[in-house]
Amino acid sequence: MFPDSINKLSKLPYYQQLYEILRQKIILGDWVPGDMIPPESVLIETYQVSRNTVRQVLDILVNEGYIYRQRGKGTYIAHPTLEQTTSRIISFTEDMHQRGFIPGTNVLDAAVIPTPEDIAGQLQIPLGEELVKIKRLRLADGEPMSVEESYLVHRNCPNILDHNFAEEPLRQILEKDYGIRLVSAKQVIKAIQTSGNLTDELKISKQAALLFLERVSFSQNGFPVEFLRIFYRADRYTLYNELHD
Amino acid sequence: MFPDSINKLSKLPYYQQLYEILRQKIILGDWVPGDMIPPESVLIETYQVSRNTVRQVLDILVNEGYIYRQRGKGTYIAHPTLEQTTSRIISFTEDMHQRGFIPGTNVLDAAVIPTPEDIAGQLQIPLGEELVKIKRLRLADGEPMSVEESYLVHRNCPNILDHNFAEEPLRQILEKDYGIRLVSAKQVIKAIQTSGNLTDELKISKQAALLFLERVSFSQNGFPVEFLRIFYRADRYTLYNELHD
DNA sequence: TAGTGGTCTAGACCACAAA
DNA sequence: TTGTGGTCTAGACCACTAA
Repeated sequence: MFPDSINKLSKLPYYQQLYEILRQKIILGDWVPGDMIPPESVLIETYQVSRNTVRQVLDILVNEGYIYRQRGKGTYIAHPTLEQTTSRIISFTEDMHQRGFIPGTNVLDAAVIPTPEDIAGQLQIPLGEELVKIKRLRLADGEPMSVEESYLVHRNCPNILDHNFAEEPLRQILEKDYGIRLVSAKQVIKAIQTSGNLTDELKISKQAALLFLERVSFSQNGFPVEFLRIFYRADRYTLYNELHD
Repeated sequence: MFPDSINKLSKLPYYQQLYEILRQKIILGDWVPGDMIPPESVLIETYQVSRNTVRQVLDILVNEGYIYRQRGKGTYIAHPTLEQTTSRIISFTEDMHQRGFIPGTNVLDAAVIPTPEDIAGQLQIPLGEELVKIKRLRLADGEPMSVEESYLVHRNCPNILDHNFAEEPLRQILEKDYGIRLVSAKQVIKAIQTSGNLTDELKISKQAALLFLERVSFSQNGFPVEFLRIFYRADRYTLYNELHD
């Protein structure tokens, strides 16, 4: 299991250890949205650190939207908001659940290809390099929602084509079999017209508008790992966003 | 001018006062990107507060992307990144400058209208209420970039139609004449097909795709103030976004 | 070696919510 | 009145950078 106390001999700062401890409790469902977490005084006792250190950790969790504080009352687990959907990396499955759909996947294509020029630059690899291309049709309540094209550097994930991409989430495969975690990403959002070849897959008209997204995802080591193109049906999919001053 | 010291008798916490002081120096260009700001020890001396208080302020500014720290070296003014464009409220003018265009504006319409049903809900006002509608064509390097429709509650800004919306930024008018600051917003991003009536204004074909955005902006008091629709030419405008785990 | 930011402590007083 | 989070202080030691 996950450690539940702070190792004072570790090189890791206390606050980072405590952060991981509390974060795991939230992620693993030990605490659920609406729950009050132990007051600062108890956390101080439990983990044998000062109030400033506890507050440093809680500040981070508040900033990340995991918890919220109410003066005089306590600190609570936050309810996931739509805001997080646009700034956190989430899977298609998770996204659809948040939107109240039942997700589904059909694999349209899975093959090894030579790197196209436009993708080579995005993934910072030479043109000769082999890529794995995985093309999937995504369904929501059984109806087409989007087409996704994933491109992975073959060298990073040999034999990945042995997996069934309709059943097993790609991120889970990368993490379990290759030790690669996708921790950050950059993406561009555009509106485009269908170029014709997706009309059948998405069940849309020849001229329909699509919400189009290109994303480069980076591993925990900071290297680009995946290039992703998503074509969303504009009549079914919208993005949501919160802004501040 | 803006106060440059902390009022220890004020009800405002020190850290909020110091935050405003430093933020103004950045915004007004007193410090420019790449500049090193005074070390914590100097800020402590200058403003007569403890190190924790100084660091509390710097933490906020780091979080908001205004500054970055380098251990052993110093704290520096950050260069604005594209990331801020999608999570901060910025004006069209500012946006175009960041993208390397020269902005321009033509006013297409400015009038008082009764509230349409769909907007009444967004602005949380009754159907009978009067709205000010301002429709503007936005240009980048002289070519059409987008059409914006702003809707304001007339009661909040009487006589606003006397202004020249091609010359004076709307946000500046609201702040100077009516004391209204737009501090947060929620928006939805979609892809749509032109409905025909914008083809002339945007110089696009009858079936072109548009990036479409609907935004509700809130004042410092938390009330919805403006409803905004923007129709971007999809061939000229894209959104950029960074994600994390 | 001197100066910077990074982490941590122990203690204080305040403001707010609920009993 | 009690317990919660909000703000603040003074001091300490460490890790990194540059001279």
